Formats: sequence, structure tokens, C-alpha cells
Amino acid sequence: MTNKEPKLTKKQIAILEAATDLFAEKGYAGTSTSEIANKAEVAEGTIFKHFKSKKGLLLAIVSPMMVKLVAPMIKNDLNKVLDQEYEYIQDFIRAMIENRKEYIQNNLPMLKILVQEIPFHPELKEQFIEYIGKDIFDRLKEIIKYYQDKGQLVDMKAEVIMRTVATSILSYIVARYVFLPEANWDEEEVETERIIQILESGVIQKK
Amino acid sequence: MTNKEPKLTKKQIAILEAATDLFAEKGYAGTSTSEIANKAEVAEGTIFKHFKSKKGLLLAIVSPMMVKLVAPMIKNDLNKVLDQEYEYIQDFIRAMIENRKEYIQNNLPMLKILVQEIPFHPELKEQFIEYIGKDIFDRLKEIIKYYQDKGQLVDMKAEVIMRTVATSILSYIVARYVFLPEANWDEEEVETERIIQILESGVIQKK
Amino acid sequence: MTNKEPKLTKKQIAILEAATDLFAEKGYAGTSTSEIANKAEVAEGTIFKHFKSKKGLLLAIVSPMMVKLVAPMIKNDLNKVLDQEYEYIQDFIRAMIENRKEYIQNNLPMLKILVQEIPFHPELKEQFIEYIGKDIFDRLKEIIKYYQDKGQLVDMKAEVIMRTVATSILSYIVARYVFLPEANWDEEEVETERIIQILESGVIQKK
Amino acid sequence: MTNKEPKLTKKQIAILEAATDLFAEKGYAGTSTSEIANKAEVAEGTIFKHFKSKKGLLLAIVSPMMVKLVAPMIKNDLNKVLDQEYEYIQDFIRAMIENRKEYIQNNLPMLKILVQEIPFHPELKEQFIEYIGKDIFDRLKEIIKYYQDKGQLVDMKAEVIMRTVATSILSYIVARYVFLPEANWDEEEVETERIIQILESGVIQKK
DNA sequence: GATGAATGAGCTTTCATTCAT
DNA sequence: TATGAATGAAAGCTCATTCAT
Repeated sequence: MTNKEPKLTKKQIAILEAATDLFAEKGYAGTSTSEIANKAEVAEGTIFKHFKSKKGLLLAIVSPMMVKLVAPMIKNDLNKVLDQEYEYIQDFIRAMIENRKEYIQNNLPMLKILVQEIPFHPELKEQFIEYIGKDIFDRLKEIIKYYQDKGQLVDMKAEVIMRTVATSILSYIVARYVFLPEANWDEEEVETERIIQILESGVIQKK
Repeated sequence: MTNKEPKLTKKQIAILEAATDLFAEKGYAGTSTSEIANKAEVAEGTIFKHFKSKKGLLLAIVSPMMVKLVAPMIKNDLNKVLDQEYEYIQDFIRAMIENRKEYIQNNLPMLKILVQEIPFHPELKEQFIEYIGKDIFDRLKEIIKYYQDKGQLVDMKAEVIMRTVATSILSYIVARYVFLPEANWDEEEVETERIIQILESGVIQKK
Repeated sequence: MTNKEPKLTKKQIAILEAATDLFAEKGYAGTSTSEIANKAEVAEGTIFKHFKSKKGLLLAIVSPMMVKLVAPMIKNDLNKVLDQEYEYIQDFIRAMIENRKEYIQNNLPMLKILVQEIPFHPELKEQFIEYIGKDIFDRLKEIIKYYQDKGQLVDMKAEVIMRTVATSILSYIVARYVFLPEANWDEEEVETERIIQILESGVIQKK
Repeated sequence: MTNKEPKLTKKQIAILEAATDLFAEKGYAGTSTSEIANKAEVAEGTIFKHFKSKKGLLLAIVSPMMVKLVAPMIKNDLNKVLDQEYEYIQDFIRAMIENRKEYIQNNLPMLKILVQEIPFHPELKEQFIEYIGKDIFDRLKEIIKYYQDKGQLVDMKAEVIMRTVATSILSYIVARYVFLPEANWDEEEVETERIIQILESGVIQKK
């Protein structure tokens, strides 16, 4: 069994970490390669030796994340649904959140970069669409259809449901880590259940 | 009746429009003042005569938007609620959306800039907090409490409800205009009702 | 009897005063015309209406000073010496200092500008040489010769004597006003006599 | 034996020399960094890599000079006086002039810059005061007192004597190199003795 | 005469990238 | 592989000067 990830030297890791922090903090365009070299304690030239260009560095940060977040969907999630491992959509959503929670929490700066830079970099958008669009989108549609057929999801367009679920999750992360990192927050443990509860019944009591 | 807005010359408007488009398209840090001058068909010096610095230009674009979106909340919305103009929270939300819809649709690039640049500019964040934080936050809490007492809102923390409602609206706008402007979209007219419906009952059918 | 000085409007005076202060404080090249306009409370255009260019403004400040300091030498000083009004060179020097003292003290910034800017502006140097060189230099030589013949001045080259006397005076002014304006200084009244005394006997007691 | 001076690369030296010439000729504010880069035959960026800013370049030129001129005073001059190496003040002055003559003649542009720019740069003034003020001033006072007690100096305030001696020397240099570099000058060798002679007996024969 | 908006050349400085060591 | 000196294009910004009002 071979290791698919290319071996990264200490310097490469230092560069990636420094760049991740700085891109997240000041944005890609607002960060200079000399700052990165400084923070990573390497020479400026070293960055270009390893990543060819500044944009190459950005892609080296962001691409693996897309893979990590999206790949298990193809490999596992759909199959588990079809195997009836998740009888209720709640279980499916809960599993999706829980499976990614740790990785996301450990890699929030990367996610921040991804979200912030996608609008400005066609390459990123293409990658994103390639990863999400090609397979995932269709698979998620299947899953949604599956639960709609079981009567567990309202009869709305798959896109709307997907967006609602996605932003329910993302809005928490964005609010939590991007906009108001210093605000006072509840215990994070109950957050998953709250998201599910809101997806179940909204926030408005029916008239 | 005097005009409270400072009179803007043709060149100033041209600069603001060019900058708005470019900042929205390429980001603040990714746009150069010479590009702006070029697009606005003015000399580069003119930009600095009027707006002092590149950041001054950003603030001149974004600040008025915050005022426009937030001011009516203080002046009108709360009072109308207290005057029982909106018996149901649905009516209140619908009114808030409808009142801002046109302005937002006409000023989407500004909103895009605001959302994208807030994380990178402490001044912007401060302004945002100043406008939102001081008054609005408390007023919205009152409104939420009002409808909770009437049994129309679930008994969650006001912050959670606020965030859910806000992102339900924003997520539509962001998805619609920022991330996937070229995607195929439904008639926008039904969107308001869909948002309200989701806030009412979520997307999951109760078990 | 006509007034030879061109009538200056209020604005012109304001500009000259502002420019004098700023040139003295920050140097000619270090001062911008907009700063001058600001301080003088006139529009930038007004400066150029009256003085044609920034350099024209400099000349308008400095030229009259040269005339004021140098003209009386030609008109009065030499004649008075020839008329034997000053029997002793001490009296001549004392008179020269006293005659110019007030004007210099009232116009120190101008003098500072003159001294500081002469090396950088050929026009200034030319003017200076024209005023000093053509007539004054020869006349001062005559005066020096006159007192040397009377045995009141050492038998050194006129240039050396001139320089010694000039710098004895100037060094006091420069030290006093340019380099150490905030230092603690004696009563200025005795300064003239001290300069004369040093010119008489140096500071070293003969072996 | 180690070299205490930081090693300067060829380019750094080229930049310093070009800047020294240009600052001396046209003043600090009147010289552009692109002119300097041009004359030094380096890229403009190189200047800023090495000296951080234009002002940094000025300080890199001027600071070492202050040290070079002033340091030997603390280390040598006072001790030599106390060791009675100079019986007469004339010997002391002569030694001071001779010790610095070569360095000054080789670095006249630097001196010109120092004298011209001190009034406009607080940092320079502070450095100057720090170097001169702290130790030198007191030591010179001691020396003056020493020779006054021996009856070799007139009984004037130390400041006046210091200023007289200093300007006697400086006035020669300034007149010689700054104001009238193209004038015809005597052999420089006798100049030292002339300065001493003037300090001994002034230029005026006692009545 | 007086204004100040407008200019565009030129300023200091930063930047991503290269390359000899 | 790693360096960091060097680059020069381009950045943000300032400037003296002009001109329509």
C-alpha cells in the first residue's frame, strides 16, 4: 500500500502553514510572498522552488481540502445510504457533519481561504465545479430523491434543499469563525442537533 | 427640503462606479487604482483628490450601504411591529425582505464587496458593528421576544434565530449572485415565500 | 515720492508669509504648493496666478532680502567711511551690525531660506553674486584696505578678513536660530560687543 | 583582528556613493531614488532592499560620519590633554584640525549633507545631539576650563569659545567647499595656522 | 482676481520572480 | 536543495501646474 500523498519536507510544511495562516488572515492578494517566507523562516526563493508561483501555493493549500471534503461522499456516503445504513435523513446529515467536523475544525483557515478566494480565481472555481459538479451533485440529488420518496424531505427542488442544508451548516461555521470569532458561543456540542432541529421544523411556529 | 447627501460630481460617480465593479469582480486588494482610473476615464490623481486613499474609496462605497440597509430598521421596522402592523412574524419578515429587495438587487456588487472585504478590514468590521451592534441588535432581540411571547417563534436564543433568518436570506443572495451568477435560476418572485416556508417548517418532514 | 515696492494684496502677503514659514521649516523641495495654499488659506491656483511658479515664489521671498541687506552698503556705508564718520573699524562693524540687526531678527526665516537654498539654486547663487560680487565685494575691499592702511586691521588678504568678520556674525545667528533655537541664550544685547571683542583679540591669550 | 564595520557589498557601496554625490549636489528632498539607482547602476528595488527607505539611506550616509568625527574626541583628545601632551591650546587645536583634516577633505560631500539636512530631519538632529551632547560637550568644557585655568584662554563662557573655534574652522570649510567651490583658493597648508592666528589675535589691531 | 477640480508625470515603495552561488 | 541578492514592473500616492468657471 503506497502513500498517495507526496512526502512533504519540513520546509514545505512550514511554507504551507505560514501561507495558510496569512492567506486566511489577510487574503491571498493582501499577502506577499516575502511575508510568507518570513513567517515560515525560509528564503523567498525556496517558496518558488517548491510551488512554482504564488498561485501554485494557493492551489497547494486549497486543492487537498476539496478532495478531503468531497471524496468520502463518493466512496462512502451514497453507498451507506443505499445500504440503508441511515434510515432517517437526520442520521445521514448527522453523520455527514460528524464525519467532517474534526477535519473542518482543524482546518478552518483553509476553509476560510477556499470560501474567500473562490470568487477571484477561475482555476479554483473550475476545480470546485470539477470536484463537486461532476459526481457529487448528481449523487446528492439521488440521495435527496431517495429521502423524498421515503417522505422524509419536502417536495422542493433538490438545489434548494441542498442549499438550505449546506448554508445551515456553513452559516454556523462562517458566523462562528469568520465574522465573530471573538463572540461568546454556546457549547459547540449541541450545535449539530440544533441544525438538525431547525432543518426539521424551521424557527417559526405554524399559525 | 435639503438634500442631505453630499453632492457628487460626475467624475466622483464615475470613480465610484468603476471601483465598485472592479472591487466586486477582482477584490479590493486585487484591483489597482490605475485600473479604476482607466475604467472611470479619469486621471489617477483625481481618485486621490476625492477619496484620499484607496481605502477611503472602499469606505465611500461600502459605508452608505450599511446606513441604507440598517437605518430603516431603527426608524420604521420596530415601530411597525409595536403598532401591531405585522400580526404574524411572517408578515414582518416578508416586509423586511420586500423593503430591501430592490435596493439590494440594484446594489449587489456593493453587497458583494461588503461581504468579501469585511474580514480583511478592521475599519469595516468596526463600522459594521457600530451600525448593527449598537441599536439594531437590541431592537431585533425585542422583536424576537415579542413574537416568541406570542408563541410564533420557537424558544431558542435570539442569536440563533437571528442567524437562521439572516442566513436563509443571505444564503440565497450569496449563492445566487456571488458564487453561481451564471447558473439557471427559478423565478425570483417565489423566492421570498420559499424562504418563509423553510423558516416555518424546515425541509425535513417530521418523523 | 513713489513707493518702489509693488503693492501687495492681502492674499499675496498671506502666500509669502506662509511660504516663508514653510520653506524655512521644511526646505524648499520639502514643501508642497498645496501646503502653502492651505496655510495661506488661498486656492492653489492663486499662488500660480501671482508668482507663476514655485520657484518664482522662492525668488519673491529671497530677492528682496538680498537687496535690503546689501543696498545700504553701496549707498551709505562706504560713503560714511570715506567721510570719516567711523574713525575706528570697530565703529564701522558695530554700525553694520546694528543697522541690520532689527531687520535680520524680524526676517530670520528668510535668511534661513537664503542660506539653505543657495547651494541648490543656480538662479539664487547668480543673484547673490550679482548683488554681492559686482559692487559690494570691491567696496568692502576698499574699506578693508582703508583700515589696513590706518593700521587697524591685520595684514591679511581681504577675503580672509571678510570671511572672518562675516562668519563671526553669521555663526552667532546660525547657532542661535538655526541649529539650537531652543537652547538657553544670554542677553542678546551684549552679543555685538562680544563679536567685536573676539575680532579684536581672538579667544586665545598670546603665549 | 576583526572588522567591526558591517561588510558592504559592491552594490551597497555604489548606492551610497551615488546617493552621497546626489544628496550633496541637489539636496535630499531634491534627489529622487530613481536618479540614485541610475547613477549607481542598480535597480531601484535594490536600494530599498538594503536601506529600507530613502531616509534610511540618508542615515546610512550621515551616521557613520558623526561617529568618525566625534569618537576620537572621547577616546583620545581629552586624555592627551590631561597627559599634558599639548602644553598649549594652540597645539591642541592644531592636532584636532590635523587629525580630522584628511577624513573631512575626503568626505566633504557627506559633511555638506550633514550640515544641510540637519535642520530638516529631527532624527538627524537627535543623533547629532546624542553624539555631541552627551559626552563631548562636557569634555570640551573641561578642556576649555583646563586652558582657562592655565591662562591660555579668555574668560568667556565655554559655549562662546567653543562656537568661535568651531565656526572658525567650519566657516573655512563651508566657504571653501559649499558656497564657492569654484573660487580660487590659497594653498590649504597655511590655513590651519591662519585659523590659529586669528583665534590668537583676532583680525583687528587693538586701538 | 480667485477658485479648486483635474491632470499626468514622477515620486517612494512593494512585489513576484529569477538566478548565481 | 536552499539561499537571498537583485531585478524591474507595477503599486499607491504626491506634485506642480493648468484652466473653465
